[in-house]
Amino acid sequence: MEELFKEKGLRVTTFRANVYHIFEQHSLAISAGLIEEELKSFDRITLYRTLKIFKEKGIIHEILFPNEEKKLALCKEAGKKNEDLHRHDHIHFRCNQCEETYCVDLPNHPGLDLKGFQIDQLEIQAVGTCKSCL
Amino acid sequence: MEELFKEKGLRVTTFRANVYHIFEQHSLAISAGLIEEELKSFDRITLYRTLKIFKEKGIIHEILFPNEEKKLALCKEAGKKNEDLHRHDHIHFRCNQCEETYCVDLPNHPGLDLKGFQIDQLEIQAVGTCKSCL
DNA sequence: AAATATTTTGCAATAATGTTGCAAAGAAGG
DNA sequence: CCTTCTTTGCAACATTATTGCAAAATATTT
Repeated sequence: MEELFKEKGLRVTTFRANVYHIFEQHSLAISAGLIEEELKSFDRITLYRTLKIFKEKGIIHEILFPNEEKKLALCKEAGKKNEDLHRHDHIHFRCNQCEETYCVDLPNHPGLDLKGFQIDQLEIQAVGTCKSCL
Repeated sequence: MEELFKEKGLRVTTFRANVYHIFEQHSLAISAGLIEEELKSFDRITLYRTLKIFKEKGIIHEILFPNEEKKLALCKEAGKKNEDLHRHDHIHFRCNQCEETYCVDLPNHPGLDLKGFQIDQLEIQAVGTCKSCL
């Protein structure tokens, strides 16, 4: 984690380490509210700023589903240099039952050809029932 | 439009007609802020309530891209009865140049098979450069 | 290990976005 | 036109997020 932060030009502070640690402890995507709950003491402004910087540096990414709370998850690609940080080789899956949000790896990421449009990135989101709930 | 509203159990009011009309005048997805600008006089609370009801009734849908303003667009399928309102046969495309958001019809909507997950709906979002900007 | 340069934090203030309760106004149907 | 039920507009409030600035913490150099 220290390496990752330094690589991104970020100082290694207790606050950031705490926030990062919370992400590591969750395999599923989490909301800002959950992070607030898990931080013993925190300043809300600093938290938002930390999350914003993490997003900008490609350490975490946002996951948005219509009418759902915004979720955040670690970018697994964050550590790899010289790579398009915004290319996700996974899709986002939201379970209707347990209401959890997953990042699911997709080995054969489908391409798409839209006439007249040049596609740089594809974001695929699926809604349904997850493994555990089936 | 009157038929559509009645079909959804909504009363036909001037306010709702005005809002609906703004959507009709825009071929691209629009933000709540733009609607506020185009309504001569309006009550913000009523607008949010109207948008919420339109969403619930499947008249409009939300389009979310990470770190971007929330956009709204008419559901073309809204008038058709006995159909899954949430099935979109189009993808959402955001142009990096003009920053506009498109709903693009996709004749051959790709399927996806995730082991262990049951997928009910797929939302596909693409980012790149649009027809006009190419 | 101390001094310096720079970044980050925490606080105050502010903004944008969205919700709830309630009385008055408006629409629909007889 | 009268009754019923929905919708609107207002006030208040909740959530989410941003900016400026001084103090604190970190990294770097000596």
